[in-house]
Amino acid sequence: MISLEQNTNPDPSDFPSEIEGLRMTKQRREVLAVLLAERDHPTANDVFLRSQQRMATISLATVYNCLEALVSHNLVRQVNFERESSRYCPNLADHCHFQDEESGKIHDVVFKDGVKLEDILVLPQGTDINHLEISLKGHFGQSKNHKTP
Amino acid sequence: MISLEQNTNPDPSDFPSEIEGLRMTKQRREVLAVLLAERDHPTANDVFLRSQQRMATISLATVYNCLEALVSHNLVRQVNFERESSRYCPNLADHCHFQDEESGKIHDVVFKDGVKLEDILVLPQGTDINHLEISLKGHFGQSKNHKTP
DNA sequence: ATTACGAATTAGAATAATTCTAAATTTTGA
DNA sequence: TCAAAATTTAGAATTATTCTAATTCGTAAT
Repeated sequence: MISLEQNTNPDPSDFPSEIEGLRMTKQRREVLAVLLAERDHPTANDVFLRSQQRMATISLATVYNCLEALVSHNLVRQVNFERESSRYCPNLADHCHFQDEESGKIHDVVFKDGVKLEDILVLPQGTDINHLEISLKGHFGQSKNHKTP
Repeated sequence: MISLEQNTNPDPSDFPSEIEGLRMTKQRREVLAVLLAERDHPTANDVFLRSQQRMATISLATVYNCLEALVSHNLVRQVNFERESSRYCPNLADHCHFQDEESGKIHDVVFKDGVKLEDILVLPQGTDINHLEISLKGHFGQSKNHKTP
């Protein structure tokens, strides 16, 4: 299987014709490539503007359609902060998001090793979680081992 | 200090004239009373409809204004699920939210005793969290000790 | 190749939650 | 009591997203 890694600046035409049961059209390839190219968290409109640079004819509606297709096939995650417009993230590893209030930039935050949600929340037994979103806001600290791309 | 507890069905006129530095106008009292009266998580429009029953002249714009005033003075919390319309919650205790996908209803979920966020996330040192939102979705289980109001 | 079919794309209109504006009203405090 | 400030109000404006209907594309069968 092709690796959908970030910061790889992939050539969209290298993607296979189908991923996770989703037919990879020209536009979907382009949108996915845009998301993989940078590890920021662009809005649909940001993605549209970037996609346009390589594919002048793509429309905003198509970008919305592609994003929704990619999200529903678990190739991309949708990220929400309060009522701000949705952002998109190709990092599929278990993580959550921190928004630095100074810059507005969003950073991926991972859980410490071995932490599971059921370990920290009081949920009635039998509860089945399909979807989880953790959004943090505040001031970002600087640390030697945290990479700011 | 007056106790702003839920399910108390308070008489809005019992609220003091100022809470947490916020002048309690007639409309703000009404909106706060609506939120305290039930432990569901109404949208702005729900709050508007309920407020109207006791105060026929209140406007939707005012409800939005009041909610924003109450939220910014930490008398009420704003709750977001993806891009759905915001909901409001008068429970100020540390907790997060679970939406049952069958009913759409939102339930408060608390952390297990002694769990702190810094304990479970890998954050660069010096990071200062001002705001945290955890939203879960899935199927609600039934448990003997979980109260469904 | 050509054709036919379903899927995807497109432009633009529609929607809906929220915010804004400006006028009217209420409250405060001198 | 009066002026200034704050709040409320109705309705217009905004904006992210979704919808609609027409067109185009891709594929696979003839």
